[in-house]
Amino acid sequence: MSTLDLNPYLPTERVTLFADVILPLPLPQLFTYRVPHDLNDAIQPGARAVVQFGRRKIVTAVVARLHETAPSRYQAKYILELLDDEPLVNEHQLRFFEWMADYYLCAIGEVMNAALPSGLKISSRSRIQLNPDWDRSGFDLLNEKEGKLIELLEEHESLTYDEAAEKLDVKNIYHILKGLTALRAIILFEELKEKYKPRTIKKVRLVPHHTASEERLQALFEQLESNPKQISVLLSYLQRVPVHANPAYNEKGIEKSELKGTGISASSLATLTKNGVFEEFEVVVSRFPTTGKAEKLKEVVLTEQQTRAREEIIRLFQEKEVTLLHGITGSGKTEVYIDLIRRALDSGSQVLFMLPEIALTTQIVARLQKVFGQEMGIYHSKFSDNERVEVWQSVASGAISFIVGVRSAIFLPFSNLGLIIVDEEHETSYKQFDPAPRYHARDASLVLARQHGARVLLGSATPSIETYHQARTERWGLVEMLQRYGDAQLPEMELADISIEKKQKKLQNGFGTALLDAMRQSMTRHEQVILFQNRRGYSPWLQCQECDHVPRCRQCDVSLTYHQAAQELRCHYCGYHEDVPRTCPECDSPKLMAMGAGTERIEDDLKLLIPEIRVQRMDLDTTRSKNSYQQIIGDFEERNIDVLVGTQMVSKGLDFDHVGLVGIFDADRMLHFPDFRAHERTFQMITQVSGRAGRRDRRGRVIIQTHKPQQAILHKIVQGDFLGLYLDEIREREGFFYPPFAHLIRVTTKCEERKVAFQAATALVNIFSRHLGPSRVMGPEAPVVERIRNQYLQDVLVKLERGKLNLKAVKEMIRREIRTLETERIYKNVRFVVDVDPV
DNA sequence: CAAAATGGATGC
DNA sequence: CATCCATTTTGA
Repeated sequence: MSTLDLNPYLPTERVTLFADVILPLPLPQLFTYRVPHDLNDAIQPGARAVVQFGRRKIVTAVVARLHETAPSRYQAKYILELLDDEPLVNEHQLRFFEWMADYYLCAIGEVMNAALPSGLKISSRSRIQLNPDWDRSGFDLLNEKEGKLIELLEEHESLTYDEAAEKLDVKNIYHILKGLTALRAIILFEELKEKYKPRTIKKVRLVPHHTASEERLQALFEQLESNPKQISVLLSYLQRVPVHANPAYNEKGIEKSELKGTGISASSLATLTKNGVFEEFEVVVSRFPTTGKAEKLKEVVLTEQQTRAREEIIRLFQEKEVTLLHGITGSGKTEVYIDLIRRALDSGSQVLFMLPEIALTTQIVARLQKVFGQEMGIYHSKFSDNERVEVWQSVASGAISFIVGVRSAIFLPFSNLGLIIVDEEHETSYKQFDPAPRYHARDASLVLARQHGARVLLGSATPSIETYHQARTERWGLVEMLQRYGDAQLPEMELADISIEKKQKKLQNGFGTALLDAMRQSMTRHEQVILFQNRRGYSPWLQCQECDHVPRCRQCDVSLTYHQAAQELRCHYCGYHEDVPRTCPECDSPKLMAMGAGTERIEDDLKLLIPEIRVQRMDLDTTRSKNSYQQIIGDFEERNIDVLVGTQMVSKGLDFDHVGLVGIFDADRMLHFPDFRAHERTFQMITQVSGRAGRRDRRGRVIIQTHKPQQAILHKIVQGDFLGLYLDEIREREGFFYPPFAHLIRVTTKCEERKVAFQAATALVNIFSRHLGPSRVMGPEAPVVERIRNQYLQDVLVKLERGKLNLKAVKEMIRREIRTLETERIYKNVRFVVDVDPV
């Protein structure tokens, strides 16, 4: 100390640092805390700090910046604890968080919440506990609710506020707690939620004393002479850990379970440990298998088309930040990806490969893993939190440079990205709906790439209109691969007009003759079939044949879907479910009929129509458990299944060798969806699922059932005329000012009272119109489902044509005006949800 | 009248 | 978002 004080180069006065931190809450601003002097040297922006927020809440914050300016209007609280010596969130990320909060009109805390795996966040929850020192004789003085709470606490060790409020059936528990705290009958405390726990294994080794020399080891044997079982433990250990060959081996020891697995006596081992012969210790291990090295690669040999694509991409990367690889299904995009990933990794930079949620468990990941093995990390929502923390850490430490992941992988702590690949870039699962930040990972990846000076490759067989537009107009690069790999031909697509059969009542449960015949033909040829219907459950609604009553959800404005297997009526919006009524709840008639068809019904009907057929369904309901998805895919691959009936799930990332036929059960439903992207979506979905038909030597067949075969869009689909679709769409969108010609910002008002939701939306329309002119503001308009979870919804859509406006200023205006409305009394129960670039 | 519910401000 | 205080409402 004193010697340091004499150093003339060190300042004699200590500086007081303040940290502006990001709190994991939807609050618009940063909060300033005071840094304890002893943390001055260690604290850095990006590190996590534990702080007290409010009177009792303890939360993990991330330091956004450090400075020496004491806040003038309040006394800053001290940071309680610093969790990281090295920044957990690097500078790229902090900037990225800020950009995202700005662009998507949300709080930076919300971005942080989405970014950090919860294992890296500590937050506290208030709990109530009985004060053990409390004298129970005071019990009689308590009122009824207070007494009841005490009794509850005598049964349960502790309760959260919510639990207590629920059990006491009161809305505001606070007064009761306040009274009881004053009497010192209860204690309120903060429970820290568990954070990341490394996985450890138990190992044993000899106490080093015994391995110091041959003699000592010999002495040990003599010492144990009279205990043959203990000797055998020792021998077993030495057999596996050749200490005599090299005493250093002892240090690493052996897994306790492995030693036990050799058939030795567990109790003898325990005794030896107790007597100081063996010692136990723990080591931290990764949750990811360290074995299973990558197959030593046969060099990936690219076809001519693939080589050309790769060369073009590399050339385009020189001048363009973004390139679109438009490659039809089966053209072999993956090989091109692999080649580019390899190059990027070899040049020392990091690579992020993004996939839509649903495709991640599939073949492409297996393929990449085969090639990259341990070099590759996977980031996926089905991973446990601990696993995600480990991926985070290995990216941060540089142990892993290549990540395959879903949209949230964009938040990993990359420091040196060279390449981002967004596969199936048109997929809507890249957009987060709820909660905020409602970001689009494809769009955000462009910003991230720019920060790192990285390149972005977007890949798709059916690019989104927006992306294709950027490429066609040469803002981005465009590389096309329009031939299928090898000799494989594109499937033969045909439209099956079912309107006539419908009129003649010849439809068999929605199956037209064409589709049924084709399926039967496939059976005789021993080819498999995929049947696509984008609607799960048995039937989307029940209807009474006497009075036309349709059971609806109490909380949402939708009919309840009939799930036969579960024997339930379910709401697909709020999760509400009830038993299937035997008779009509209105008129008591038993004639409740299942209307429309979901995957479950199609599966059922098929079994009746073609009795010998083996059908399996693949949708959310059949893939809930952890391995069921893989199981179904596996069964299909092994041809234990003839027909796979499914929702979108069957269209993603699967390659099967024996699918001869793909059936689109109902194309009209998709086309008539009230959304400006309905045609685009239908094209994408049908093309994607059609890509599963026909491989190798045999040309596949696709049958699209429709009531209106004359629709132009259907012909584009049949001809695979993506350019035609693009040109049609782009004309339409230019005319009506839709993306890519305009930016959309949708504000949804939510309120229990329909009228208030409408009023609030109307107010927004008026205000926005005043700022932007009425032509840029649309609504209020009720969304397709007007009420969800008892909240009425109204949409306001702001359209901002490209180029002419200062987007940032407009967004600021929107933020400000919403804030103003939120503070108005009449709108106190209204929630305003902003969605920038809604999909 | 006290207890309970509601409203609204505030957090550093 | 959670908390907490002020205020109004409720009800025995």
